[in-house]
Amino acid sequence: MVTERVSSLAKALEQEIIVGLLRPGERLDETSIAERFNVSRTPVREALRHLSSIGLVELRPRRGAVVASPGLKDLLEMFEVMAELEGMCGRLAARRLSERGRTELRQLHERSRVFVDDGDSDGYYEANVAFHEAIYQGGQNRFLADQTRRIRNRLAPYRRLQLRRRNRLAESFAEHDRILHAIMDGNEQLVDELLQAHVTVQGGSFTDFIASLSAELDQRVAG
Amino acid sequence: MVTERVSSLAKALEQEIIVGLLRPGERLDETSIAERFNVSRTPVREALRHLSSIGLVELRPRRGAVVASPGLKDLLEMFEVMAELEGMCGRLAARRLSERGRTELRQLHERSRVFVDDGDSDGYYEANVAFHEAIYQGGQNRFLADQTRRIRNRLAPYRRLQLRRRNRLAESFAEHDRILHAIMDGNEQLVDELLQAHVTVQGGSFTDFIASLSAELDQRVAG
DNA sequence: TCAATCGATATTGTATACAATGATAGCTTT
DNA sequence: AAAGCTATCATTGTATACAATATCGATTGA
Repeated sequence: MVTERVSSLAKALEQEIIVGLLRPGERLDETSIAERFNVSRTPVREALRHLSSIGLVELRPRRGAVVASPGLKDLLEMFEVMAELEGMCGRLAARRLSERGRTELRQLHERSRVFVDDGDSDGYYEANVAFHEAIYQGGQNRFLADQTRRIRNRLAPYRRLQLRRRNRLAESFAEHDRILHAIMDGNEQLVDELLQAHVTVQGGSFTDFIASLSAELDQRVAG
Repeated sequence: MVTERVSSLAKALEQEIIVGLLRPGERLDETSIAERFNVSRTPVREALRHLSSIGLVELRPRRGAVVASPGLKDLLEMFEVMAELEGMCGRLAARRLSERGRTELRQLHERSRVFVDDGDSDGYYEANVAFHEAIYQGGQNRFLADQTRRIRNRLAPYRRLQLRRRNRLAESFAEHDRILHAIMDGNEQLVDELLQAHVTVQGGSFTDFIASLSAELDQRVAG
C-alpha cells in the first residue's frame, strides 16, 4: 500500500481495533502511539489518517483521533451495505467459481466441521474467515472483495459478541452448508438471500441482533 | 473530515482529479504541490495519503504518488460494483422515499429537461448529479450514499467521455424517466435493473463502452 | 456551593531539517 | 557504439522544532 513504517503501523493499529484491543471510542494519542512503536509522530499521523479514510478511526480536528464508534443508525446502515456486498460476492461466485475453487470451498467447509465438534470458537473463527474469503475470491472481482473485506473489518468489533453466542458455531456451520450447496447449484438468487441473512441476522432473531448492538454501544458510552 | 488545511488540500486535489485537470498516471510531486498551495510538504503528504486510501491516488513506496490509473480489469470491476450500489440505492429509494422526496425527485427530473432541449451538456451534467444524489438521499442510508458517491467519483475520469456522446443527453433523460416512474411505482426490481444499466452501459452498446474505456487507457499510456 | 472565567498545560497542526533511497547522467570498458 | 557501472542529484521518509488551539483546573464571584 505504502511506505514501510507507516503501513506496518497502520496494519498494527487496524489489527488492534479489529481484535478489540483498542475499543470504539478509545483515544488514540499521537505521542503515546509514537513512543509505543518507537517512531516519531509523523508516520503515526499518516497511519491515523489512513485509518480514518477507511473508517476505522475518527479524526476530530484539533481534538485528536479516537477509534470510530458509530451510532446504532450507522451500524445498521453498514450492515445493510455489507449484506448486499456479501450477497453480491456469493452471486458472482455461484456464477464464476472455477472447478478448482469449488473443490477448495468444499474442503474449507469440511475442515471447519472439526472446530464445531470441538466447540473451538477461535478455530472456527479462522475457518469462517477462510470460507468467506474463498467466496470473495470466487467472485473474480478483486475490487468487490476489497470493499467487502473493508466493511467486514470495520464491523468486526461489533460482530465478535455475536460469534460467542451459544450454539452459534453449529448454526453458522449449517448456514455455510446451505450456502455451499446453493453455490454448487449455481442458484444465485438463493445464495444471495442466504448470505445476506447469514452476515446480518447471524442465526438469531433480528431483535436479538439489535439488542446486542445496543449493548455494545452502551458499553462504549459507559467506558 | 479532518483538519482544515489538509482537508481542503485533499478536496482541491480530488476535484482536480475528478474534473480531469490531473489525469490518470500523472505524477504528484510533493514539493510542487506544496509550493502551489503555499504549504509545507507535511499536509501535502497527509492529503495524498488520504486520497490514496480512497483510491484516487496511487502511492508507490519511495517513488512518489501518481493519480491512480486502474487497468481495464480494475475499471470493469469497479463499474460492476458501482452498478450494484446504484441499483441498491434505487431499490431502497423506491421503498423508502418520502412524499416530499418523491416530489423533489420529480421536480429535479423535470428541470433537467431544458438542458436536454438546449443541448447544454454541462448544465445537464449538474442536473444529472442532482438527480442521482436525490436517489441516494431517498435510500435513507448515508453510509451507502457515501460509498456509492466515492466509487462514482473514482470513476468520474472514465465516465466523462461517455457523457459527450451524441444523443447521450436525450437517452439519459429517457432513462431517468423510466427510473423515476419505476421508483414512483415502488417497483424495486425494475429500478435496480434500470439503474444498473444506466450507470454502466450508458445508453450505448457494451462494446462501445469497453472501447471507450480502452481508448481512455491508451491515451493515458501515450501521454 | 456552584457557575463562569482565566490561565497553565497538554496535544494537535505545520514547518523545517536531516537521512535514506531511487533516478539519472556521464564515464568506462568491451 | 552499446552496455554496465558509478557518482551525483532529486525526491521521498522520518524526526524534531515551533505555532496554535483545546482541555482542565484553579480562582473568583454570586
